[in-house]
Amino acid sequence: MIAEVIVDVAAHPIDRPFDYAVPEKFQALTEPGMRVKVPFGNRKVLGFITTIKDTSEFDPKRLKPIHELMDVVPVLNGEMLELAQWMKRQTVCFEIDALQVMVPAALRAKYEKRFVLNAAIDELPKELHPYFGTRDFVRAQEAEAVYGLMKKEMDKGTVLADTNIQQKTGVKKIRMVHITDSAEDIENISIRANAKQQLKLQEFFLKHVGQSFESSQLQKQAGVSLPTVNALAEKGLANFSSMESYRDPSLLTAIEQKIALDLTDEQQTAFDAIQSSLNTEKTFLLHGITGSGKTEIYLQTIAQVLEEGKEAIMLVPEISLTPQMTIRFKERFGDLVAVLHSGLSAGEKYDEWRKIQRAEVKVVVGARSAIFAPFQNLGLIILDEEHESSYKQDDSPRYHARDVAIWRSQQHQCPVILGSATPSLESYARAQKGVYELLALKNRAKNQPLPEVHIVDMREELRTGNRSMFSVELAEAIRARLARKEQVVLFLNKRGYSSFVLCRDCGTVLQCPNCDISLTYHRASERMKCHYCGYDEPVPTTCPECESDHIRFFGTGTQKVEEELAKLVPDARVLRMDVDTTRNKGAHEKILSAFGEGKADILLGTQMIAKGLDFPNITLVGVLSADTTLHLPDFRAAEKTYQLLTQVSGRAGRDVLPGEVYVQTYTPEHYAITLAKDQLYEPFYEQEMAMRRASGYPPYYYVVNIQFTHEDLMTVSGYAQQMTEYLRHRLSPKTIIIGPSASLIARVNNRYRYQCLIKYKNEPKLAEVLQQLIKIYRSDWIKTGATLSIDMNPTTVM
DNA sequence: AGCACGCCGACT
DNA sequence: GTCGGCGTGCTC
Repeated sequence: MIAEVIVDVAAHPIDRPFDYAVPEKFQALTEPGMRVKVPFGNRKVLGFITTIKDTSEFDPKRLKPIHELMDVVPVLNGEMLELAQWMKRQTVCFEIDALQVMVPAALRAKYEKRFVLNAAIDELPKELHPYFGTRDFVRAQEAEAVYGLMKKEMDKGTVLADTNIQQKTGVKKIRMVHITDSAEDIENISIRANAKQQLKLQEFFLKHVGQSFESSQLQKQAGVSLPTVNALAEKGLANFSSMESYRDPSLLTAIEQKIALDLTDEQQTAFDAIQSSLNTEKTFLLHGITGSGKTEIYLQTIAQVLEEGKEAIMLVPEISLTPQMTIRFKERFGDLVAVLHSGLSAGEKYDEWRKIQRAEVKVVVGARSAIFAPFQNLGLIILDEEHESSYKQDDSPRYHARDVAIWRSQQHQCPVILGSATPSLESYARAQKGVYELLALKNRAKNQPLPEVHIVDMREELRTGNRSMFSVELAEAIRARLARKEQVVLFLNKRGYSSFVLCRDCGTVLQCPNCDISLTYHRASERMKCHYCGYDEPVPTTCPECESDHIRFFGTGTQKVEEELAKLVPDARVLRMDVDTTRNKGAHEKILSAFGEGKADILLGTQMIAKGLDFPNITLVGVLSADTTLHLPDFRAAEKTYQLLTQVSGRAGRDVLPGEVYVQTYTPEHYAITLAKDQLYEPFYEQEMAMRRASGYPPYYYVVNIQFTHEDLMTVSGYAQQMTEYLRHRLSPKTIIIGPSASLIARVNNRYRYQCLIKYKNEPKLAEVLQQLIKIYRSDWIKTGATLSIDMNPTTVM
């Protein structure tokens, strides 16, 4: 028996199956999808079995045996193994990366180098003795001080180097205590009269003869501690066992079950359309304006799918995976829901994943990677806010959850629902072409009017001498709300919203020494950090350039707004929500719930408040500067701006009170702004499509972004030039190749970055040419220390 | 990627 | 004379 194994080494020449002999003792159990420990070269690595076969092309005499089987049940099923190969082709990633991303982090290997004793300890020099102590190995990390001595011993053969492969987290086991069923034994046991605790426990045992308890419960109920329990167990009154258990991440108290709401006519129509296609691989684009009740359609469709005995995956952007959202699903589906979010520990995530694998839950709500939920009988996949760029992973494997969803829907013959108030142009174009079925919700569920949106021309403000960040109109509106005891949300649409330090004398902004980017001030640690390479240094007291002490911390943008706001409306209670105030776990939720409970009048924040804010008392939303995203050097800048404005506007007037929105901008005539005003999606779509057609971007063209890095500027520019030339020669003349040019952030971690962009409509040879490019990279450039990264269908090209 | 094998400079 | 630098070649 031979197993094909994809080993856990992410490198080009290794990115293919390696054959291993399956030892006799493993043969009964071995299946594709299991993890194995295998010898690879002179070390041991983890791998995934992808295929079982009888013969190998490889010289049978040189086949090595599988060292160890890590699973008794496969962690990946056939569908996932096939999906990994598809992802490899689709995203140009290593197969091992695709496999790893499907499995919870707890199941990925942790490699730990060790020195293992291979002789009697007294054969070693005295200095090394304490390192081994009672064990016959020492972690390399703990023995850094004696590397030289260790090396000598290794040469002698008295110490061996070894790599220990560990699982990060395993199944949580709880200790069970089983009380003997002989009351007689319990009574007759002799306990010293002064062993009060044991006597107490003896009494408890008598009341619960023959019963079993979780150890912790028993201790609590009997009011004793573990040694007492052990003492009686030793006397033969109880025995122990261990039981598998799940960690309990839920901090939620009992959730009241709720029933479905009545659907509006519009919702009903959409629901019916989906329902009649429940067993087909159809993709629906549910285009519903903000507040139109998309979630209720999701919930009821899921209920339908469950009724048919199938399972559902619901994807949401991480940032909207709030307790409010979770509660809504738990209210409807109770224990049938597993929630996967970034707040869970690796162990908790692993437990949720096992519930899915064992089909103990039927619905998964989670961010991007939840698309790999190992359901066997999938009946529905939903991507809420389908336009969100977080659905695309920004490192290898660079997959888009939407593409994986559609692939899985074909495997399972089930529908996909893409929901959004502001669909991505790609999706809407596909709906227009009939590839997806378009379902529209044009009215708000509670029939509230859309908020009235005012666009404020900040150039006018400047002309009339108002240099503050608040226009006269917005300031007025804020005061009016405060007077009426209504709530205000202020949105600072600012990129690089993190804080920096600037010298007011010479204008120096503190830069990272390794990257071409400014350092960010971290309040918690009182240090300056680089978000790209992790470099950090203390906050300076004088300017490193001119030694002036007028060096000043320049707030997050939001902090500056907060200061101005304090002057404008001194009595207002302001909550600020940005990277600084939400750094701690749960801070996000705390701020939101405080605001929801009316503990503040104004909520001031960045991107993160654009979503999921659903409070009835918000009647005013102010966008302080709509321009910042608009002028980013990216083909999606207008689309992002439109989406953001629509999203924020949707926060106002969601209940009975009508809402009002002020959008401040220096470019009030831009279509992304004027059309977002009345949520005129289709005109925006038309206009933006025309732009994309003219400039040759998606959805008219497909894009591939290729990035080159090297520590030397001249080398990388030459390298990028050569590679781009190669592409120009090999791809069709109709394909547009832009660059190479320096990336927007031209240096990260002391490596210079260049990129080129391929824009094509039809390029059948693309995969082949890219493989060829990788070959050239491998033969000519890899040894110089250059890197190559390929991003198929990037969400941004900056 | 990691690790061993293999051929040329500064040290016990 | 050896320890050790990192070039290149392989991993079932």
